[in-house]
Amino acid sequence: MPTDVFAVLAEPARRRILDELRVADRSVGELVVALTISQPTVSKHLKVLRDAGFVSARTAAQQRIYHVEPTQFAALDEWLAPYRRLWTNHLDELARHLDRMEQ
Amino acid sequence: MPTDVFAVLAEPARRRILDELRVADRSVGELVVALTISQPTVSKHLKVLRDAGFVSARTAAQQRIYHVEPTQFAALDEWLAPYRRLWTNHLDELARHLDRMEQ
DNA sequence: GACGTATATTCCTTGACAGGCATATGCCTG
DNA sequence: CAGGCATATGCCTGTCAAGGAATATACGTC
Repeated sequence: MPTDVFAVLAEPARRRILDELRVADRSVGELVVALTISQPTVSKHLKVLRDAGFVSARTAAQQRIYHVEPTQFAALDEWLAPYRRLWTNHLDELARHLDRMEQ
Repeated sequence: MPTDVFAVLAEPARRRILDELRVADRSVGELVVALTISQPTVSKHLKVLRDAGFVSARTAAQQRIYHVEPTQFAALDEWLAPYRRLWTNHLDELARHLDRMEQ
């Protein structure tokens, strides 16, 4: 996890790329068409996403087909996990609260 | 959700603040001590977190006690949801793969 | 091997944002 | 109401990253 996961996702264009790739693998050209962003800009964002481990690419002739790499999303999920308790598992929250009170 | 959730979390100092507040509510001064960041900087980050709905504060004499507000974390979780399938499927595939190898 | 397509990279400019410092505001105590 | 503490805000500057335009690289085709 060299690059900051959140910094990478902070860019809206990159999230749009991920949303697109989540549905299906895409070539750079397809992303350019789908997102109406210039090709160099898309390539640069893809580089950032690649370096951060969010996507990877396979070569098919002149094209590069990108696909989502789940690992970094799992990392984000892990970061979120301790906060998840705050809004989902109210019983856990209550239990911890009672634990504190018992001491 | 006026401000971008990811942009807010992109700042490491803000995540440290949230990690601190997740454990327990804290006054600004306590955060300054705990994180070794200047008071104005902490206050500015808290303002960003407040405006984005990540935290809120109650007034206690001269102090302001901050606490985590779960809503935005839930929003983040919702964003993550469709991607979650990606890596749970991935784990399933890995499991099947290992099953095959065992035979 | 020249050419066309697909993608990556470089250079440059511009805008946003973080941090330091100084200062303002709010609140309590004597 | 003066003075001190806790927090917020304003100003300034440096940094960094995004986007546009031009160009480089890789690959296939004729």
